[in-house]
Amino acid sequence: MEHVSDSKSHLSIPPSPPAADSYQQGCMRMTLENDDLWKSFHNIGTEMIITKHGRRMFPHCSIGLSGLQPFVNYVIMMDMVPADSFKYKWKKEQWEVAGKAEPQPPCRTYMHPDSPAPGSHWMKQPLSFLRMKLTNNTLDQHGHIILHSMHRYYPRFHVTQADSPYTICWAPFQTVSFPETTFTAVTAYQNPRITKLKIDHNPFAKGFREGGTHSHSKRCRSKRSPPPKRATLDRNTLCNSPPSLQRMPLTSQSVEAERDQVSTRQPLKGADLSAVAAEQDPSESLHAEPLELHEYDYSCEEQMVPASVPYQPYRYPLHSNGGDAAHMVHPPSHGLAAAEHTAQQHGYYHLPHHHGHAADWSQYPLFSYSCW
DNA sequence: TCCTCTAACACTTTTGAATCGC
DNA sequence: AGCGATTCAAAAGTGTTAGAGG
Repeated sequence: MEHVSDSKSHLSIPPSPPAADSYQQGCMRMTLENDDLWKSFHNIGTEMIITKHGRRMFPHCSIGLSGLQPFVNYVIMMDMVPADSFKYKWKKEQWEVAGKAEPQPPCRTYMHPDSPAPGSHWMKQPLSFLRMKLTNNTLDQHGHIILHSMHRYYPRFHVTQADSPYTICWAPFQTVSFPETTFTAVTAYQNPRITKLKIDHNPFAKGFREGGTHSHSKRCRSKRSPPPKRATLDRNTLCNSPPSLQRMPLTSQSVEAERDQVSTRQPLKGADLSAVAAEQDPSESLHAEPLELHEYDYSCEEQMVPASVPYQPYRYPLHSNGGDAAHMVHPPSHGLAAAEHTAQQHGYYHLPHHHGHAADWSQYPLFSYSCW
């Protein structure tokens, strides 16, 4: 197993080992397309509505890819990862820790409906995960991502070379996430600033803003029959979960991390909320993410892209380490430990924690429950 | 009493079948 | 016949909020 150096003793990122697989010589780059919008929400404390029947995300995840091999097929996937091990509550205009997180619901992975497709397709235009829905219904049959209300999550994106969903389990993959996409799952908005921001940016909400709410106080609450099901099939539900993805072997997710581009990363700005929150108690601020982030070990490679730095497209090469259990980079938080904070100030963004316990992996597998 | 969740509501946007013209 | 553009009705999606329930 290729370990990443300890975060406190080696803040600089080690030089890249040579690529193990010749077919992965290119440098894949992933960017968050609507990162300005995400940052706007992130500065307040993003909330995502989850409903029994599934709710789309807003802002939705849209990523740009480059550096893929044009004629090689890739599968792009996305899943949700707990940002910490706490449950929250909204009290007195701010989020507070309300205890330990509830046991994780079934972990589901959403595969982009275009998958598999050649690299040229993915690089042609940004990938939108607009159709993905979030639900709090643990018995959901529609393949929506299941989350717990009042818990914090962030999306992860997985890129793997595969000619079909059935061969994913044998391919190495790259995992990327963006700190500014961390959100709190809620069944009703708590922070009015979030509501305002959503109304300002989400066209679907205009109806309420422009007069629709006036009649709410007098609305009739008689039961209405559910609307008839649309005849057309949602593309998301057309893709069934291949059996091979129900649980993937550890070795299939083995890739070697690359930590180049150090010189391109920029130090965190002094006004960055994360830096402020780093010294606060988790209960005092939404952005003060607890340090228990590293409790989760996904046994895959993950790259976190800085939220608060002026956005440099994060860039790293794809290459395999030959099938050994992989390391990962755990999500940085707004409540980063001092060492991590220092590292960020020096321009090194992500710092690895290394646990590698199989139990951790089984607790939160990447593809334990795949529906798309 | 407090907190969380659900469902109904009015409106806008999106979708896709049907139609038309070239 | 085939293709692209346009039209339009229906479906989908949105935040709000009263009420239910724990």
